[in-house]
Amino acid sequence: MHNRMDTKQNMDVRTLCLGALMGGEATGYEIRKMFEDGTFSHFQIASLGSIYPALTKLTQDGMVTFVEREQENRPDKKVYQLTSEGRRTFLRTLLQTRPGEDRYRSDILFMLTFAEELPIELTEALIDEFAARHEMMKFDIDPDNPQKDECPLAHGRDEDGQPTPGCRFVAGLGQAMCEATLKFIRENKSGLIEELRTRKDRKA
Amino acid sequence: MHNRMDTKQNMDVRTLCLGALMGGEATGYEIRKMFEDGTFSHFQIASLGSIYPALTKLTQDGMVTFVEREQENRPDKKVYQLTSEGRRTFLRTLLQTRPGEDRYRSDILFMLTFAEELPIELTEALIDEFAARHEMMKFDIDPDNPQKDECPLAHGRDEDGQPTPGCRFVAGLGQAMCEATLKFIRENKSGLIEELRTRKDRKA
DNA sequence: ATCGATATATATCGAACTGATATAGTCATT
DNA sequence: AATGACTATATCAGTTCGATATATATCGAT
Repeated sequence: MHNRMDTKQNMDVRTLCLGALMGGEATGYEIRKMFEDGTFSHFQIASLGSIYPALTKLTQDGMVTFVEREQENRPDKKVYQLTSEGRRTFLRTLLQTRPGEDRYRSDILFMLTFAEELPIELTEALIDEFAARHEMMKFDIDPDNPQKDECPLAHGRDEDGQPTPGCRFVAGLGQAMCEATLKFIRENKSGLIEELRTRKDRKA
Repeated sequence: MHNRMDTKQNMDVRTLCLGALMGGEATGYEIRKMFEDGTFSHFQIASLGSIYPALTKLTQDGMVTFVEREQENRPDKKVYQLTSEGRRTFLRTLLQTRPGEDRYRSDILFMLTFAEELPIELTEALIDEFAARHEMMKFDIDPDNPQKDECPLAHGRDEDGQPTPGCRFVAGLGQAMCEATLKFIRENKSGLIEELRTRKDRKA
């Protein structure tokens, strides 16, 4: 866990796992869910293929420990927990790190860039799909979403079970972005479709 | 270039390069700039380390051709151009592809999630940095931005040199997202900082 | 004048990560 | 009884990133 203050790299999966465990114990499977559906889902990604090796490495380095927990009617779990060393290292990393660039990747927006070369129905479908995904995301982000209360994955809760201010802020920002996206689509979709139609007519 | 209709993968660099060349000829270096600063910068990424091998592969597959162009006071260029096969393949890919999930990655938002564990000055600095980056991005995205007229990289222009409707739509969406982000920060930053301060006082 | 930084331009490579797959059991639906 | 979905860990091939090397030129600062 060396210093990366100088680089432009994004946080590696080991650091992300430490962060995920700041909210309490969790299995590798549960950590993935935090990035897939949970607290971190709209602004960080990590797959199982990187999480499990990361947890192994972190165990070797003394950053986390685990206990194997037998379950009825379920495969055994390895429940991981931060060591005080791990906690210290994570917070030190946050203090020392120049945060990497934000990166947003969207196949749909890339494809829409070529709208003029596509059938208009496809363009419409792409925009609708984009809107649907953001509608879903807006819903998923909500920290007060009743769904989330059931699962133990939601990190960033204080003693009262309330989301911490930081989490609330980040969630609110995510929702604002989703809403802006949806608003833009409501206001501009039909205009784009019309323009594409006129252009196609002019060509023909 | 096989069918990936069934998978959830994002577009590979080869496909992105074909798309970049839809706007006309370009060198590998120029393609990277499209993803770094140019048209695609806010929603796709590709690095030189993947672009050059991709162009080599595309040449082997007959999707692109290149001419070596000598330059005065500059290293030689390899100027790539789509073949009709490449153009057809790209458009077929767009038609056949189920677009991969959008993915947004932000170290800053991840860090802000732990605001309670950080010094308040760092939290403030992170938010300011986030705002500054989005301010910059909002400016960079503008397809009518005078800066862009100089460089030949801006794809998605029709015969009149005007951005195509698709590009305009995607750019507008990007700007709307930036604006929403900035608005949210304006309206919520001081509230967060205050809340963090009160909590810290209560602990002490 | 020379130094360091930045820009143009291509190429390569180790390290990291993704997505797929394997294994294995449960549960609900068809 | 079969298919698919969920819990759970593990591994690996293929892809991509970030760093670095090489070579040349410009430009501001010392």
